[in-house]
Amino acid sequence: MPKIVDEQARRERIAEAVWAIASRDGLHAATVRAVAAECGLSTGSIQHSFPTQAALLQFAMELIVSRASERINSLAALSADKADASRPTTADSTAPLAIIADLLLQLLPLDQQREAEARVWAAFSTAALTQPELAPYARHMDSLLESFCLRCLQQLASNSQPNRQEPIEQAIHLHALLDGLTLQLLANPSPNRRRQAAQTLEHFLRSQTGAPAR
Amino acid sequence: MPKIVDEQARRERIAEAVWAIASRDGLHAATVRAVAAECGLSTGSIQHSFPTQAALLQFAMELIVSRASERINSLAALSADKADASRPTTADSTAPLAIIADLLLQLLPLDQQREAEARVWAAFSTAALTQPELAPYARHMDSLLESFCLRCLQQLASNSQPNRQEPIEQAIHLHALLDGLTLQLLANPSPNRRRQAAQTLEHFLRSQTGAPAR
DNA sequence: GCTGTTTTAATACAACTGTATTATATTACA
DNA sequence: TGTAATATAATACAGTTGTATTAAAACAGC
Repeated sequence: MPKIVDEQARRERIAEAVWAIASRDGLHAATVRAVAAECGLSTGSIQHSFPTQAALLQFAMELIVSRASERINSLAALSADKADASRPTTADSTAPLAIIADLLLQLLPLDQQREAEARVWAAFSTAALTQPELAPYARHMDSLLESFCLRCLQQLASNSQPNRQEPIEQAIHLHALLDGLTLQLLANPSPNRRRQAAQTLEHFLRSQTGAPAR
Repeated sequence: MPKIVDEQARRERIAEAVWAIASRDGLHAATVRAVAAECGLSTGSIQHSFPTQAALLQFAMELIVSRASERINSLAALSADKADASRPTTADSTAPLAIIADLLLQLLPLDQQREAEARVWAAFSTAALTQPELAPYARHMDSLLESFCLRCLQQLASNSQPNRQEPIEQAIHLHALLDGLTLQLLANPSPNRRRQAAQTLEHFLRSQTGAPAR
């Protein structure tokens, strides 16, 4: 008898409105009314899907992590395919390096869409520093990224000279590098900086394989 | 005839209250009333020193950059002294590396005070992403850090084997590494992570001097 | 179509915000 | 000490916030 609506899809649509506002104006601007206006609903509908604003923000952050997890997994699967495809033909270690580099470059805010995503993430992870209920999601994302870094580096290490650094240290280094480059690109998203950031990342990967520096 | 008060000192005291609140509860909690309570003044006194809240926040961020600039300069001066002192006695290149490493480690949130400072900085630089009037300060801080990184690396390069990377790229790398490690330590300030972060930084410096990896 | 349930909208309300206004207290100089 | 200029405090006010309440609308099954 009742009106039926896809509650999960509705919640995700609302969460995406939160993202849009957080990216454009900051998380503080994601008031219930602003979110409602952003996705063309009334505040009452928002309240129907989320009992409180805190629950809404928490869900929005949870969904980010979930989406990021999916994307990272699909990236990893994609890279495995490409690596398998390239290995029979070329025997040297440069092909996997280019593949891994392309992969990791997709985590940097080098275009408008990924810049918007990174801005959302910056807003949420800063909020997590002072809102304990959000902190677990930030830590989860951190560990996702770190294990992805580790996997990437292991694929590189499999055909390179003896390691100069423990794999875990390498992964921490790569992870920090990605985060730091992301921050810099958000503060200064000029084409120049984007090119430099990409070069920096590629150079790091090259140095980790023991390949010639330039 | 009037009551005279050190207006500049008063403004700095108020700005420091903003920092305390931003570090503890987030920048959104730095309301005029909260700031007044934090430094034991009335809202009227705050208004006397700052016409609007926006002016207050802008000054607080400006003061951070100014203080950071002073500290970086004093660190650089200190390092120059130590390097001069160590050069006549030891001829190898390891002494400067240790000095530079100690220097850069002081920029990471490895103790409670620097963690608080980093939290404040994270709050402000995130706010700068959506508040154009704050963005110049973030860029200024960025360029300060980057030129400091460059100077540090040049001191290392002066007695090392031929560079494997352009100095500017090296500096970008170091800068991103510092930012990224800082972020990770804020999200997860465990002793373990602190040790790993320090090791990562030291390893990077060693790799840039061409010194043996371990 | 009718009905009962659910979704949506509209409104209300108390708490909090930045800021303006007003009055009081404080102090340097005559 | 008296007074003028300033600093501080107290209060007021309009706007915004989250959320509770209420009424209207929409729709699945009969």
